[in-house]
Amino acid sequence: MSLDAIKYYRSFEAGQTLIWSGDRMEFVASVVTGVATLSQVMEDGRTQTVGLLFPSDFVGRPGRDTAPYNVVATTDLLMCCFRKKPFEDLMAKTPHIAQRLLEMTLDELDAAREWLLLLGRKTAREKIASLLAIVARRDASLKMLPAAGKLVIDLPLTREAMADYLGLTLETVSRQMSALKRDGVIELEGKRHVTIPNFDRLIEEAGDDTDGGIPG
Amino acid sequence: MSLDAIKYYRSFEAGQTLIWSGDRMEFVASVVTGVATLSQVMEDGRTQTVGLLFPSDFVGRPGRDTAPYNVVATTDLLMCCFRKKPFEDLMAKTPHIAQRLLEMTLDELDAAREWLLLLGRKTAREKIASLLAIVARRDASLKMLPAAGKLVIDLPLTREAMADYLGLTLETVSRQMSALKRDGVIELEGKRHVTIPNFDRLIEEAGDDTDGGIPG
DNA sequence: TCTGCATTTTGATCTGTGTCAAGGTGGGGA
DNA sequence: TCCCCACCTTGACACAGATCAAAATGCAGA
Repeated sequence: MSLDAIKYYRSFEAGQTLIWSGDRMEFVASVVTGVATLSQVMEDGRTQTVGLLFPSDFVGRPGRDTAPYNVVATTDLLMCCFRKKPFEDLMAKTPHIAQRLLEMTLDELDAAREWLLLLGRKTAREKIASLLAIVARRDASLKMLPAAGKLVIDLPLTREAMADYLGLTLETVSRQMSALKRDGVIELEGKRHVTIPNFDRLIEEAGDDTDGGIPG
Repeated sequence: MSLDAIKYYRSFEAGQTLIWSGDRMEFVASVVTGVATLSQVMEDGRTQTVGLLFPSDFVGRPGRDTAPYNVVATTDLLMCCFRKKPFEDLMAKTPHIAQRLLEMTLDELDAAREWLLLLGRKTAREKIASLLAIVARRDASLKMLPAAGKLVIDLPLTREAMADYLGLTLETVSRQMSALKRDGVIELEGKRHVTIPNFDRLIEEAGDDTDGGIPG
């Protein structure tokens, strides 16, 4: 038996919440197309996004059965799902899958820790530049293109979703986007379509070491 | 062959850096006694602590050989080390160890994501209360006592180390510690010895759901 | 095409935390 | 015992980003 034998697909519309924090998780899944967020909400409504899910990213945790976060589609989304029990059984019999899962989890941990630095120490402008860089890198890697020179992306997030990920307000996000446009770091057509004329310049603005930040 | 057969011990003094970011990692290790931090430093010196290591916590990553963070002893520290190669060999032969490592990594990921909420959305006062709660929980669990009612802890961190973990300045940390003392949430003897007369009150100040935050 | 509403931008002002600058405090070594 | 120095506290002021408030944009549906 292989993973292919137990998989099925589900699609969701932009804005839909796939999973509520505290829900029983019946499946694990990976993103096929589209983008989703993992987010945590405080009692008074303050919201922090704790992870972005791009195509190929994995959600769900074998061995635990209630969801720790809200999972929300920020674009139309297609997920490839596996019922949890068969997936766990398969994992127990196939060390390769467990190994791969450990590797992915370690990468997620690195990404989370990169984000700790961003939230704890970066300015609003650096935060925006960092987010644009991450989206551009993921987008380039999907298209099997190098993340360098001139890049064009469509932001998969509203200004509010960006704010929730960056620990800012949507007004500050909007102002800093305008400032980066004014300074020629980006060009905007509409609200979502972004041209990055010089990726290295964007990386400088992000305050990351010049060697390039998050791998993958 | 077992883990016991390949382990050895090393001790470090408070303030010592065990591992520099970028160093070749010759070993993986776990904390026996004392506390250490994982931290990331930007080119201009801004520092963010991305993890606290208490007794039983694990450092190092089978499969990667350069350290991604600085590891610094914040108290006198005893580590139990395993040379990386033998550890990896053992892991390949012993699925149980890999399984345990995945579990620990998932817990670390949860802790990192809890910290994202703290850094992105909590006030300075909530941040301090959250840190005190985490230290108190870990300390209680070491002593096999329930984390409730009246608790007494010795902070394993200087004000500056607290600031680096909380994304604040040391002055703000100091002011908020004084404010929590003034408001009767904590009592201070010296700079490090803290009495928490009512743990539930502290949790409220931390802004966490009343059910109690990070397990373990 | 026009309308309505969600989303975004921009402006004015406020505030929490950072920055700069003095003092305090206490524990280890002479 | 006393002094020194690292660590901490407190004060005054500055500023990045939050908050409150309007206006502009642009897309979906009539």
